[in-house]
Amino acid sequence: MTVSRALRDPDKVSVKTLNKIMAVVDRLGYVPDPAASALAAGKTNVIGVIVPSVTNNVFSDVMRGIYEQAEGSKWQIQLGNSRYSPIEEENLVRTFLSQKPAGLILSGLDQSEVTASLLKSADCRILQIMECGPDPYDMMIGFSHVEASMAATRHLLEAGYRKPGYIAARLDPRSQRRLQGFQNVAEEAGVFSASRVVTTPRPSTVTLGGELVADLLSKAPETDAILCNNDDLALGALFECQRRGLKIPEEFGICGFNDLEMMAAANPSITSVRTFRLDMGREAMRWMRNALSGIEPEEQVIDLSYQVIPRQSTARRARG
Amino acid sequence: MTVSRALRDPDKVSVKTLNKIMAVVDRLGYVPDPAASALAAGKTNVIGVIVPSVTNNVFSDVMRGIYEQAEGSKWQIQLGNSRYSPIEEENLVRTFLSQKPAGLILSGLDQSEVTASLLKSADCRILQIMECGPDPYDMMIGFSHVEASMAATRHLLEAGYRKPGYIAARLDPRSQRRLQGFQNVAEEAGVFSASRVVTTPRPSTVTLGGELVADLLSKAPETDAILCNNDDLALGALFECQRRGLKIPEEFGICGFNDLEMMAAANPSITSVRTFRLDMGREAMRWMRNALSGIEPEEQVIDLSYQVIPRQSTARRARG
DNA sequence: AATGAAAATGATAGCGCTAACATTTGTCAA
DNA sequence: TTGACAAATGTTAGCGCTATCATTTTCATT
Repeated sequence: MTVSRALRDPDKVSVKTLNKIMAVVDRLGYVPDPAASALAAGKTNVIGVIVPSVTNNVFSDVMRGIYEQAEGSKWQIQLGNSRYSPIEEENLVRTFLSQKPAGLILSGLDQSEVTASLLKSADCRILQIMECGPDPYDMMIGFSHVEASMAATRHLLEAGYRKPGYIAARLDPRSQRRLQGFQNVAEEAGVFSASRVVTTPRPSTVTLGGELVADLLSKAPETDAILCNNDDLALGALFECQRRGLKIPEEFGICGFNDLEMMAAANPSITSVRTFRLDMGREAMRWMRNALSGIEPEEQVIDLSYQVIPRQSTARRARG
Repeated sequence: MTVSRALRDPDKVSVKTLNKIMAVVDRLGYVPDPAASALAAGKTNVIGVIVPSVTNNVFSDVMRGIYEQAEGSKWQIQLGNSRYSPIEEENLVRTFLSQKPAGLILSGLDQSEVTASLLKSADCRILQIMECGPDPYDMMIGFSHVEASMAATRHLLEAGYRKPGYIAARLDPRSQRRLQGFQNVAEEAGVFSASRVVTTPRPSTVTLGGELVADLLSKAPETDAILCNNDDLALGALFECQRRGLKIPEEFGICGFNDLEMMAAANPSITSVRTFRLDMGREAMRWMRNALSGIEPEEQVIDLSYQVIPRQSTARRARG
């Protein structure tokens, strides 16, 4: 019993015995069995993380932040990939909950009803990431996708573009909200046209960005700028415009979303909406750790906001 | 006991009892406790996966393949991020082994001595991915990085380039072997010059690709082509060359490594060495599953090879 | 030195499964 | 119908920890 205490909470054991115990632990190479611990304690050190994609740069940045803050702590990350499917998400939540995790981190606001009820009755902390919205299960950290794309659209209008279009692939709930933000601002400015919105259920790639722009320009040749649902599409759009000899930013403006590192390196550099993905992962894990140590936050929702980064690709009116 | 059997191995139970059991399981929403199972059985359904990076596209493709093949099976993936550090890898191996995993998938050939001895005495299947080499601990699937970069270098020479350079960031062991492959072929052809090799310990980014090319061209202005250690660098190199007004492929050839999807979409499209990352992940997990079901492979090492994909960026001599 | 309270340590039971073996039931040939 | 054997089911013990409570030690205070 004293050994168990020494290993889990050294302060509860006298220095003398602690040293003795540690010496023996080292000599024997003893490592506690987490399964036995989990069984006896009825809980684990596992924090489940469910993301819709492991390949998407956005989520890998978030994961990096999470892993960074988990490293060295007693918390173990268990990663699940829901592949944008609410049903797979539901299964993962079920599997994770059966492991009696200390916490669960999952993406977005749009869980299935069953998932929602599982989460509500779950005996662990729940943290939603990627998005801000009302009614968190417990904790929530992210930003408003609607507002972010509204800001980007306003930027296009301020730069002097008057026939803006929107391209998007795989419309997950967050993408839909971004499209909504675009539509909100464009409609209010009286420059919205449904024929300048091109979407596809296919997963987004750079190549697809080119194809969507080609599609858009054949349907609505008047288009003078596009807001892209993400940076891969924006890069593909840039290449396609270059192949067509379209002058960027004079004849055509391009704005991405997320501000991946390559946006600044491109030629011309590409305007994008910066999102704080690494911070989101870091803060999420830090928050979870605190909550699990009894340090409660003041707010239930943290909004990390976003930042439009204007670059050459939309500098129609004099700008770097 | 019969319930336990029914849930783990339904064939061992009569159809009648099985139905009765399942009905009750459904009604009660019973879910077995994996911790208790692990403790009693002395083993788990966990397959540990250790990768050096969760952000790098290469590894995320591999992970996608692994998750894809794990999905729906009884095997649980537990992901660890060693961040290119042999010490963190060692810690992760220790942590994973304490969980009595069924298998362990890890990257490369270059484990620390301690890690190696842990693995050798481990009571689980070991699968090395990313690279082929001699002396697998158990199973191994990947390709030869030396040969792949040798082929790429030969391609540059065949395209007519005579002053090839090499740029690389963060020289992990695989990158070093790629550089070695470049050097092998370049030296044999009598076109190697150490001044045309530029490396940095910083992690690779698109921006860095541009900086490395700038660096290279200031040190060795005669350089007429580069082999890039990966595609991010190649893309950055392309942008930087465009900014300098260098004609690609006529004045300067660019070849990447891995053939990320964006290489084909770029303008001009960028030559690269295709590696079969998704397949590697899939086959790794499939192989592991088979091995754990007693189906042993014929070989201990599977070489997935590679493929040079010539594109516009190196088409100095008439080519697409 | 005696006292009491806090700190440290120890004894006991049990978490929910499964391995191993024991027993019961079913099946088929003689 | 019986016996022999296989299939199905049941019994028992224990995996390695931790919660809980009991006991012992420590130490400041009188």
